[in-house]
Amino acid sequence: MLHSYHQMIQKRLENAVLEVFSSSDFHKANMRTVAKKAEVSFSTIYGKYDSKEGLLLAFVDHWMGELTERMIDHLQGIESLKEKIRKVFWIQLDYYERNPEIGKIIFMTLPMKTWMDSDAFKQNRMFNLFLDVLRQGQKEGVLAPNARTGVLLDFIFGLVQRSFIMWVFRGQKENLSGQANALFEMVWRAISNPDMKSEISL
Amino acid sequence: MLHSYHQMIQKRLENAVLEVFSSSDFHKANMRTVAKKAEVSFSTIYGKYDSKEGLLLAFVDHWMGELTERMIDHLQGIESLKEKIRKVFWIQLDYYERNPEIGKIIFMTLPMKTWMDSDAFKQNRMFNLFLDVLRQGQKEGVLAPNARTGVLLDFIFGLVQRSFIMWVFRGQKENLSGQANALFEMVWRAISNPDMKSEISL
Amino acid sequence: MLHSYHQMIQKRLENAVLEVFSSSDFHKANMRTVAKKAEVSFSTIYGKYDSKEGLLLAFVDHWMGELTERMIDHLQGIESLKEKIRKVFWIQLDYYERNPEIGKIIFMTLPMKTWMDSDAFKQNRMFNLFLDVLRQGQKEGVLAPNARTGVLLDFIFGLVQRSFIMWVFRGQKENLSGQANALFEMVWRAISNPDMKSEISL
Amino acid sequence: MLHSYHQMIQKRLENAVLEVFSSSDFHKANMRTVAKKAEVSFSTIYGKYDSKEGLLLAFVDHWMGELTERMIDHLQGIESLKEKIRKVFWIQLDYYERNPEIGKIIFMTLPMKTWMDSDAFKQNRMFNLFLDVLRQGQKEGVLAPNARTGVLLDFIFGLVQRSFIMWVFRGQKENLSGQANALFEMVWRAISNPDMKSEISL
DNA sequence: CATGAATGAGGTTTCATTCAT
DNA sequence: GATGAATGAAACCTCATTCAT
Repeated sequence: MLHSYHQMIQKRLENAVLEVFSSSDFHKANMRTVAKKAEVSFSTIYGKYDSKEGLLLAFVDHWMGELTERMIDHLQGIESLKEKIRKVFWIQLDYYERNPEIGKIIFMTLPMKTWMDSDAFKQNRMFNLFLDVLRQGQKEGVLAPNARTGVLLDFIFGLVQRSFIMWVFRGQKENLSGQANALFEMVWRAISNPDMKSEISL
Repeated sequence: MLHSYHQMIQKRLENAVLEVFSSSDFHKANMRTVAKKAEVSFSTIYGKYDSKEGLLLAFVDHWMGELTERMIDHLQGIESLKEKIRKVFWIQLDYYERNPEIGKIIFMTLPMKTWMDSDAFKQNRMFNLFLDVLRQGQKEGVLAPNARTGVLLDFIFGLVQRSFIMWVFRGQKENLSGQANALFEMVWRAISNPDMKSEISL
Repeated sequence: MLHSYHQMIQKRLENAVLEVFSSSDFHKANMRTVAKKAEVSFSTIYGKYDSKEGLLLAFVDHWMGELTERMIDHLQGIESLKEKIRKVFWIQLDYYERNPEIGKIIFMTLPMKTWMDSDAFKQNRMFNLFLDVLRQGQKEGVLAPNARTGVLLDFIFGLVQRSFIMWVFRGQKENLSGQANALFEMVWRAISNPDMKSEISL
Repeated sequence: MLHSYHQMIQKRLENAVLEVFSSSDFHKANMRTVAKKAEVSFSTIYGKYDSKEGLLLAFVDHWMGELTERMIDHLQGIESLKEKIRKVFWIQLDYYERNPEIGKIIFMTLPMKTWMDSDAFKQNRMFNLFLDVLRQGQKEGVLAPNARTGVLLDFIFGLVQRSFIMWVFRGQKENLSGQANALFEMVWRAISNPDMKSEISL
């Protein structure tokens, strides 16, 4: 309540950022347009954020946090590792399908280098959370034990990103999260421990 | 011979573009710096290319062509579909490892939206070439027959991109193409027809 | 007071324009130099004015307005038509002598064609003001009644321009407005009604 | 004959210069257009002339020479000083009326400062020729003896320039040289020795 | 803080002029 | 020399960012 005014501005800014940065490449996105759409003045923006980059990165960080929360929430009560991973996979496709602007920003317009250099990227809770799951799977022998854990993650995230981008490229017509299961089964074949095939298929 | 001067300019420009665009995000890359590094005048660049974007996209197109040539060349004389795909996988990791600037540009600094909107992207020979290989594999029953062919491609290219980016993130220390085989075996498990497992492993 | 900052910029710009455009031909005058001398940023100039031409024309218009004000002011309370015209003649020589940069700009560096095409030229209050005086003189029979009124004006303005230019050419050493009377007496002989000579000389 | 090729190029260049520089202010006139219209290459132009300015000044000098020749020619056999001056006045209006492009260039688009700084301007034969006539008139007592001779010249040339410019401004509709006599009679009243009025009118 | 003007940087364009062929 | 590309300078334009009010 106390911060309602502040929060309203944040909300308006978020919408403006979503709209502007998802529809143009970063260098074509225009701060004046952001300010206008958010009905906020320059000094308000520059009072809270360093720069155009800072503004976008802050929201990206926020959205990643949101997605992580959702992931943690959904993983509760799932025991099977396979199901956990399936869930993680589905959650992402579902999130980006319902928030295509966020997907476009994260996978298509964010200036990568700056993002990778930022602490937000390095301390990405989602990756660490997920790495833990994968590591556990390797320890249990369910996942390919010889691969560097990061590789397993690369399989999953690489496919999520690529799937999203191509979905956009094809015009966002199909149901993206609906493909999650089929895609996941492929991923699972890739990352699961081949020597335990029989067990897993049980 | 006839075009030696022109070619020299192209070469110098290419090097400058590689250097400048691989080390900064697109919006931070500076055309004046490109001109200076290439020892080419500003107007020469704008005489040949529309814009900053046009310059970068033209070279990206050129590099993709180069990679495609290399791919076609290497696929000659390989019969086994599995070996073909293994090769395609390896060729890419090898190319980007030996030309990390190109990888950085393609996977990290290129303004995606504009690229995807360009004809160059839509008519990407490499993708079409590879889609043909995959389609053939599906017809022969070696690859998962029910998946949309594009999905198989997404699987492979998603992993290439992600592997490259993470390799850069980790400091480009390891041998990237050296991981090709291990990665490929996982990919293969993912995309090959599960019902033909035994045959394939022969 | 309210606009002090804006006015200060205008003043600094005016001085820079005077200095730069009076000392080089238009095509050699440099906008960067103008900006630097005015201690105003480049974009501020282009925010206020269309172009190099627009900048110069705006100030020319301003100066012409200033000269016109001065003329109107000085004509107050003079009854004799001859004295009015003498005054108009003197005012101009005096103004350009005291503002030689303005004279140089108007008579020597202004791109004529563009100026003549501009509304400012067509609606030049000074000419219209003066044409009225001359018309009245013709009606009263004091001035040559058969000549197109514009011709009388051409005598005066032609001589003012030519006198100024030659004064500059000779090094601006003599006293220009001091010649006003002698010059005017010639002009007067040219434009006054020859049939009324005796009366006029009274 | 020997120089026929050279002369043809000169002629084509002259026409191109006339067309291009009379229809735009100097800074808008385009060397590429000049070269194209003259069907001449850049190096041909720059082989013969320093620069854009040099090119224009050379032709201006040429045209002034032409006008001077014509003037000398026409003055032959005229004894009366009044008639000489009338002729000089008429010749100019006639020349510029028949060559309005030249008039526009000389009076409207030539960068004045550079022209005045050039030797061509300082050694202008036409002015010197005419100054001699005027000086003689003063010696004979026919022209106002107290005025600096230059002033008489300024009177005449000022009016020629102003008349031409205004003629252009009004759309070049009337007959310019046809006004020469009326204008001259006014000029004559201005510059002739008032004390000798009766004699002169004889 | 809000507002909108000013700033500075750098993208883009247009030449005059020079240079390689 | 002719030609057309390359050069360099400077006009012009569009922002991100800062600053005066």
